[in-house]
Amino acid sequence: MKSKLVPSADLSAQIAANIRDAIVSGALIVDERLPSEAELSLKFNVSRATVREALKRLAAQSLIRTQRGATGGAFVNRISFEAAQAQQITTSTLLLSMNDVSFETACEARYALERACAPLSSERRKQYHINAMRDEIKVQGEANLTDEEFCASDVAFHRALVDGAGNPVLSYQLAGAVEAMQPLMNMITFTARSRDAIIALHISIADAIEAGDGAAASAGLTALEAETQALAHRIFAQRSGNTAQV
Amino acid sequence: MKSKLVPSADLSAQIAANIRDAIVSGALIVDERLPSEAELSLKFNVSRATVREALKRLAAQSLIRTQRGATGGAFVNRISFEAAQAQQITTSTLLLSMNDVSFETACEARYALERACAPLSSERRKQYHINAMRDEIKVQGEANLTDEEFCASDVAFHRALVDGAGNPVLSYQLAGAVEAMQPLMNMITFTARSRDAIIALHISIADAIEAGDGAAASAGLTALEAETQALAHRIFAQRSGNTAQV
DNA sequence: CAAATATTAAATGTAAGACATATGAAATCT
DNA sequence: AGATTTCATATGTCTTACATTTAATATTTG
Repeated sequence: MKSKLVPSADLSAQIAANIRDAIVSGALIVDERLPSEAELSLKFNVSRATVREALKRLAAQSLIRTQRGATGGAFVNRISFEAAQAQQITTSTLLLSMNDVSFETACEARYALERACAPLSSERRKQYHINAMRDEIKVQGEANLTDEEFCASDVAFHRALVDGAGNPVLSYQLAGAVEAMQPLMNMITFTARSRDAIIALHISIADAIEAGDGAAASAGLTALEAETQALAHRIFAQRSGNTAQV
Repeated sequence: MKSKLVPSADLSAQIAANIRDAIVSGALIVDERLPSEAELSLKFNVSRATVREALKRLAAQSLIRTQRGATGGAFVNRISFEAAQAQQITTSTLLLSMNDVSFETACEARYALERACAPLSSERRKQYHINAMRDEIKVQGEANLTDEEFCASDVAFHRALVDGAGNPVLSYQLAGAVEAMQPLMNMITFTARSRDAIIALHISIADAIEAGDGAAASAGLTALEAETQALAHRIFAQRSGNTAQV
């Protein structure tokens, strides 16, 4: 058989690409077993070490899983929303931190996407989504909460909102945007007053979602975005002021 | 130094996780050089082959790049939006196809996300975004266009719309949703009449974006979603009817 | 002296072989 | 029939060796 490969890259990368194409194109289907490492090394005419490096690349993308033992081998993996989401979050997080994406840009994207969920969530949310939102609001009001804990609760609140839309694809997409913001959010100091403002908006949003009023929920999110942006703006201006006036 | 690792997984996976954490936490910064493979194998007390498998895992996620030669080695990679997007598209595509996500669900997510971009795009789009949309509309009207070409042009139209928002984070997030839909869209047969309906809506959307009317653009997208869903519904009902009445 | 050339050292890329370990299936023994 | 042992097969890991790339250094040469 001796599959052909595109040159100008490491052999292991070429082999990985070759197998990846087979998976994406559907030539290899979920749970199908790949040839053993020994067979692959014959097929591609490379050493077993090289084949293994290729397989590890694919495993890193959750495209395959491996099992040891007599009936073991590499199997095409059914990518789960959880696994995809986890990868998406690391990628998005690094993307923001490494490319100096401004707080403003990330925040805008996040709230734009959330507003996309608001009407659907208003329509379909279950009671437990409402409960989750209310619970987080309660947490956010606790006095001795650190900024990080406040942020974590904020994320949980928004995830409940997004999950309320009952669309796994939306939840998956949003997870990246929401979670990736967290490191940026953690740079913010939340005063008691700004927390109160955010909590008040959370309440109005939860109320709107519970009442099935998508437009009001969207408006609440817009107000929350404005509040967050203003808060970040004040803090960053203050900090750059401090360092500038040396 | 001899870093500690979490057990119950392959050594190469543990080592990859260890280095990945260092990158995500910021302990390793962009363009920083990792220790050589030989040094890593000493540090983690494993063979060079195992270290290499770990590094290939990281390379598959674009977290590092490697260079050969005297001053070569593995370097922390600045993840680009392009690279992240490409990965996201493969992942999203497989996610949809492997988990039997319904056309309905995927379509709903896609249009919800696009509506999130519409107001921003109406406000900020440059002339070349408008031009790109108009060009694609023209393409879509060509008589001897295959269904696949029509779909590809449709994707290009919507990408121009999304890019018009001028927010790279949004563009990145949306790319996954829009591109991943394409295999599903390709299952649809577009009659001349359905194409005309879609084109008419595209025109109204482009007009709204050009006029800076975000609400109208959103409405146009909603109408387009309804049109697409109805079209898919008719076709899938027809097909399942054909196969059911055996 | 300066520029072209050759050497060298350090790193990754690849190969080959060996052994360790896990695991299901078959053979064997109660 | 059921428990136990053996065995074959596959991945996981280590070792050693060599190929290749690349930049820096040393050497030669005009």
